[in-house]
Amino acid sequence: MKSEDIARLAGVSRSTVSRVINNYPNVPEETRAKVLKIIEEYNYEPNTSARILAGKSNNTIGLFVISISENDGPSKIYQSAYYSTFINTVVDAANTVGYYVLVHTIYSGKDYAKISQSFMQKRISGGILVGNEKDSDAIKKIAKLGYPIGIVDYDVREIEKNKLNNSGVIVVNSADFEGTVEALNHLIKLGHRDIGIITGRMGTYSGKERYRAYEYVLKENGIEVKPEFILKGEFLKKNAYDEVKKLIHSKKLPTALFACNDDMAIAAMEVFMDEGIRVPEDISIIGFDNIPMASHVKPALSTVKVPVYDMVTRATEALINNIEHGTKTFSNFTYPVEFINRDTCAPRRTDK
Amino acid sequence: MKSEDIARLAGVSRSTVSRVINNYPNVPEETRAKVLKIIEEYNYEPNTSARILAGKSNNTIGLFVISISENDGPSKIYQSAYYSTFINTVVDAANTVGYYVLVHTIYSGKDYAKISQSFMQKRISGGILVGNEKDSDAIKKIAKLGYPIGIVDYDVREIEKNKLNNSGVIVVNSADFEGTVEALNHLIKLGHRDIGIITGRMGTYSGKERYRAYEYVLKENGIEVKPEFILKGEFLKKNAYDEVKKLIHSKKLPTALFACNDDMAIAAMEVFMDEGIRVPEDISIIGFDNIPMASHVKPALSTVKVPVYDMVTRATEALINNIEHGTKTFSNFTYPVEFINRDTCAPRRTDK
DNA sequence: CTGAAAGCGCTTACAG
DNA sequence: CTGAAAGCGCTTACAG
Repeated sequence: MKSEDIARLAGVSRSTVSRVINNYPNVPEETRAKVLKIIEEYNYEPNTSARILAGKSNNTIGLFVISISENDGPSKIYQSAYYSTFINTVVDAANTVGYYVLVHTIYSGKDYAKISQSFMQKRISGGILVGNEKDSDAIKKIAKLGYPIGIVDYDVREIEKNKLNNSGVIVVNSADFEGTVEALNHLIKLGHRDIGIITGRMGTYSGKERYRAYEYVLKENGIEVKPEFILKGEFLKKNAYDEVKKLIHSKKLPTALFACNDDMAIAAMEVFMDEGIRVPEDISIIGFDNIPMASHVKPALSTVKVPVYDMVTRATEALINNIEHGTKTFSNFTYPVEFINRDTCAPRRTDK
Repeated sequence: MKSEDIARLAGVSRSTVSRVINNYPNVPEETRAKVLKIIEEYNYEPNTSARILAGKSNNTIGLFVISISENDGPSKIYQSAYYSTFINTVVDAANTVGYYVLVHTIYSGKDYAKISQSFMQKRISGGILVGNEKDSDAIKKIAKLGYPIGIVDYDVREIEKNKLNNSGVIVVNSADFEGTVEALNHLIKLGHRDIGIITGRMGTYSGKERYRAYEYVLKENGIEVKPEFILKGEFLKKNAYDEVKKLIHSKKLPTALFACNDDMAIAAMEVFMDEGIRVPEDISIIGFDNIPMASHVKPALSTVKVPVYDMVTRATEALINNIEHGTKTFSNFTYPVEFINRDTCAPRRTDK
């Protein structure tokens, strides 16, 4: 069944069928009804490729989930509680306004080619990029291509530096610095001065910002940054396990620990509790993200809530807006975060 | 940049360019190299719509995540720990063999139209369906269309009943009945006879099977099925909360509770512990799925492990295989499950 | 081995 | 208001 068949059946030309499908105003109601009836009757749907080739928009965006240097094997990205909501949110936001979403995972440097390819093959009209890139050059290169893209968690200064101001790039971030400051100030107020950190991936903006805030707060309070209290977590549970174990067997423990995400905070809690170190009595812990599990662990994890749903929805909507309006100016959204005080923080013990 | 430009630049015809791109054997190495060089140099990528329209496969499958009667609002499907791994698994399995994945969410009955539309518009060559449908008629109708589809969690008997044996439908299930029997037998062995169940959604195959196994095991052991011990959970945490609270305030508690998924089991644990009822000392609990959180809650949840990754990978691979071979026969895979005994089961107390 | 040509199924100026 | 025709960018028999 093609438009020609519909035309014949309805006693009109292909042009008219096309006009009806595309809601042209200059079709009399009677003709329109006649054509529509045949379309309904035969359940006709126009061929997408033909429409696109003839000039219609493809109404499709790509979602590229970048996950380089994650663990291999069947688990891959699925472990991360953070990314799992991502895809659904993009799909919903896009579907709502009639867009389709092509999802890709990027596990290696050469997979990056998939992004520009998808654009050049005209599969997609825009792209959302999310994830931890080792080599941010790849993203830079893609942005320079000039296609509409939205990047979540990216350093805005890269835009200026690379003269991407007229690129139509959208950057959406959370207030990582401020959130970390708030969390750490809470620990300071409880009397803690030996505060450790489990860092995220330093190649990411959020990872860098959270660490920068850590140094900032400590300095503001006249506290020395001790290398032995800096655990390299890379946002990964496994690393947090290993690092915390090492910490426990070293000579001195901090009285509080800030983890750059909840996954690592929860891993730390488990190690401590297995080793008979009580949370929060012996050590206070704060995470970041507020993943669903955060409120379910015992004790419930104090953390910084990131509005992932809002951020991703905004990125998607702004992207589609840019596509439809051909916008070529950079835009940037930063979402506030919120410290949620649950049960993993206690005043510093004065008896030790 | 189009194939004509490449042809001109390379000093050949569009036909030859096309032959090079499509790896036709009858192109001399020298010509091929010449054309390839220009393609590289100009970063040319053929227009996908044009290729498809000219007869190439679209190499795209659709993933339809059906989530009817779930909660509304921003949370929607994201809550379910079960579906989050689903999408990534399909995308990976498809990407690995050069396929693209178009993801859709289906929240209402009329969204079902998206599935057949995607096929008829030639956007996709196959589809994976997963989720809880209220009205299985929709799936039946789609299967009848004859397009290659893979359904996860579906009653195989529906295939025969609807004469879908020559439809190329793929059904992938887990051994829900057997897994439930194994879990319940464990409770029986521990001496329990007052065993409750928090049911799943009865419109799903897995929900039905797990309940059927419950009735089966009880009858096998001469235990009466008591309506007051059947909690309607619908696979939803929220329902489990409410139902368990109601149960606690009724006159008699079971000594063991089987939940049709981990989400509900964990919700039940929380309610019990909040009310001072100890798990497993006062009540034993078993879940289903083995979501990541199952091993993290305290006490660690005993559950039945479902090989979601394997199931979904298989469904995707089998689907693509059917697409490429034009297979028109029904196929069916059932994956074994495994009871994992953690810390939420204890012998029935004899002192009460 | 290779080019000219038809065709894929649409959309949209163009002319009437 | 409407049809005939060109064109979108490819692929692939066809003929040589």
